[in-house]
Amino acid sequence: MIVLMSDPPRTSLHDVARAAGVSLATVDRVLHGRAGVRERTVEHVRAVVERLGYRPDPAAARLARKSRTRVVFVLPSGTNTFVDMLDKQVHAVLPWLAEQRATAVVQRVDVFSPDALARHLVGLRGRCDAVVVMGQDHPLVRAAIDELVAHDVVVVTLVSDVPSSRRARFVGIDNVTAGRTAASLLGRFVGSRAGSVGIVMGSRALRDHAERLFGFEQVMATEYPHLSLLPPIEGQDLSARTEPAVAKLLQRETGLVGLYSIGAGNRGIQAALERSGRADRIVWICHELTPQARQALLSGVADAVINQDAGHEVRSACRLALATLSGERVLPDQERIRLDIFLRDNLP
Amino acid sequence: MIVLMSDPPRTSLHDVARAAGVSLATVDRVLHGRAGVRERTVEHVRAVVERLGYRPDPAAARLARKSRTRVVFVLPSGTNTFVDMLDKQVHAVLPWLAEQRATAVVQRVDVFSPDALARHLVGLRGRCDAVVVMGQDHPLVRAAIDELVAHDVVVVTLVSDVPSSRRARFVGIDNVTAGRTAASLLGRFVGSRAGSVGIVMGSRALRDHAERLFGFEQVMATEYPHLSLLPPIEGQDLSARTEPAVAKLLQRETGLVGLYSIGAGNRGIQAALERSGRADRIVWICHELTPQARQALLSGVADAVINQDAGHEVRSACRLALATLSGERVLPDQERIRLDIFLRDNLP
DNA sequence: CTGAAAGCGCTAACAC
DNA sequence: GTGTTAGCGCTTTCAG
Repeated sequence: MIVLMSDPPRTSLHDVARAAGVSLATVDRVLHGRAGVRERTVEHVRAVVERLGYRPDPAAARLARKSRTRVVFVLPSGTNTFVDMLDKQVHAVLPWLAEQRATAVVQRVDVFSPDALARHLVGLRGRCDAVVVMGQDHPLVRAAIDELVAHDVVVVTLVSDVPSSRRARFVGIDNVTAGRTAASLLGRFVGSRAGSVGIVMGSRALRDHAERLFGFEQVMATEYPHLSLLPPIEGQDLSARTEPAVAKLLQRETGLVGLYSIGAGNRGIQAALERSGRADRIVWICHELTPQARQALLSGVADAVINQDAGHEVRSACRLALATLSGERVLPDQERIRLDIFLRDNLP
Repeated sequence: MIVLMSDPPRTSLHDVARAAGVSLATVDRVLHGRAGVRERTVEHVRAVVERLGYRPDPAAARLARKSRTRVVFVLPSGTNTFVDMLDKQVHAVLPWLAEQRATAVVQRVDVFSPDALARHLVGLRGRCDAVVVMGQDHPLVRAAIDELVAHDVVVVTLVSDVPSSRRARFVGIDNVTAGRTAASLLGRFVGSRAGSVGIVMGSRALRDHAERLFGFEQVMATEYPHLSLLPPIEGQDLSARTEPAVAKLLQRETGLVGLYSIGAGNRGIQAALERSGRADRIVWICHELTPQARQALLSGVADAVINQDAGHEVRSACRLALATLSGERVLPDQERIRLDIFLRDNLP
């Protein structure tokens, strides 16, 4: 009655070598694109690999590998709590990475300076096998990424993509969707009241912020035309700048019914909202479930938090980097980073 | 400038064997609780393992293992779309499982019949290594699970827990939180309008449904007292039963402003709502992002869908089952199944 | 009861 | 250019 699937006889390196009439080492060379094999042989082996549907066994590879693969995380410097969470998560996967014969380090570089970032990236060439970078989508950065890729380092973009570059993968949420979702929640939470809606972002130069803004404006314009959008305030993700800016906004806009915080600096926004005494009449939606955001949700100052799970992102970036390096298969479904919506009642 | 962490020198089976003054085979026997080792030796080896902080290398173990571990998924029979999705996802992990020297099969059994389920479970004894079961929390089922556990089969509960049993793990969302979240969204979406709120569930006997109901009632009572909860309708998760029941409800309750569908049978609910012509004035929240639910969301009939990702659940159940069998470490954070909130704007 | 030894499928020296 | 060979850390016969 219980029928277990019969073993599909996996084909091994050995099988490929035999079928191709060459040695293990040659197949290995071809598979890893290493030099020292005649072009004809390469093609022949490739064909056999294809025909036999050969897939390397990752466990065996891991076991046999001597050197550790080195991955470097390049994250924004500064006081951004979410970035600190990413940093922590990198340290948390270290034991797992060690088991995979890999190591990681985190380096913090100023995101708002594209050429510093680009220089840093290029400097990584030859010093590591993979780079996971959260940076600005800027021509200099793009060029730096392409340079790395040209020298066989696997590049994965994190949180904010650089789509025109030759990076192997992007790990992060769909930020246009995130903006649309924020608009949807904000619009529905505000209800039938009319009024204005403020927007605070780090900078238009940050692709993730720009995408969220785009999605947000799109939905607000079409679905909630009775709410008027105020021009976005750029606060460089710093509470020291968002706080006075929002305070001024609150003073000026007496009909403010909603506020969308696209980036960081939420501590400042929360302070301004609380001090105004109008926190409960203003629907505030922000991103990333930091300890402060959680507290704001619990106290009712924030109405919803749209989150991307730092742990999932870091683990996914590592898996993708290693898988790309070793030619393993990835389950795309498993690597899709979902956008979490947190209300007071479903805080984890 | 780049400092990569130095290799923490892993201790291997060899090290343990040498330190304990026994052979590899003996350590292996102790580690796997196999018979044929003197009690004194067992204790000694255990102590050394402890002292050296030995952790087996899963890749090496996988590689060396001859036989495949067999896992059986026991899912509800019937026409539940979400269950079909789980079933599909099991088939989707088969290649991955094969790589891990494991196989899986799905068996569908009537959930609403505890003793049929219990009998089936007990019958699995000796025929597999792990059982993943989505079933009713009923004394007979609990006893059957305990019986399996007593015979060394790893049991993982899926979607709906049987917490009083000795199952190794539960994979699923926190259903009380899910109910609370539904209430929160429903209350906020309804806004200031007063009226009544209907509830449709499969059966109070299903623990996940009961937990959702509990969470929902909790938040509705305390946060939205202007909305009156109608007594839950039990529709056995069948559209053939939910449709007439909801039609009657709509006819009777002219002041209905919200509807919470806790379980399945949503096709019937949607049909009744649409036929009534009041779909856009009633906030409808349901569970599980099936193709129909997605369509209902897009057409505006459903206002929010609370989801648990079938793929994540199946993969997590497999990882946990295998890890438990081999004594591997699991990352609890990675195995937590999150509750997804879907609105029209963040459909994946 | 316990130990020796043969692999699992791959990588990486080193030899030809 | 290409082949041989010695392991990686564990499981699993098979001998004692």
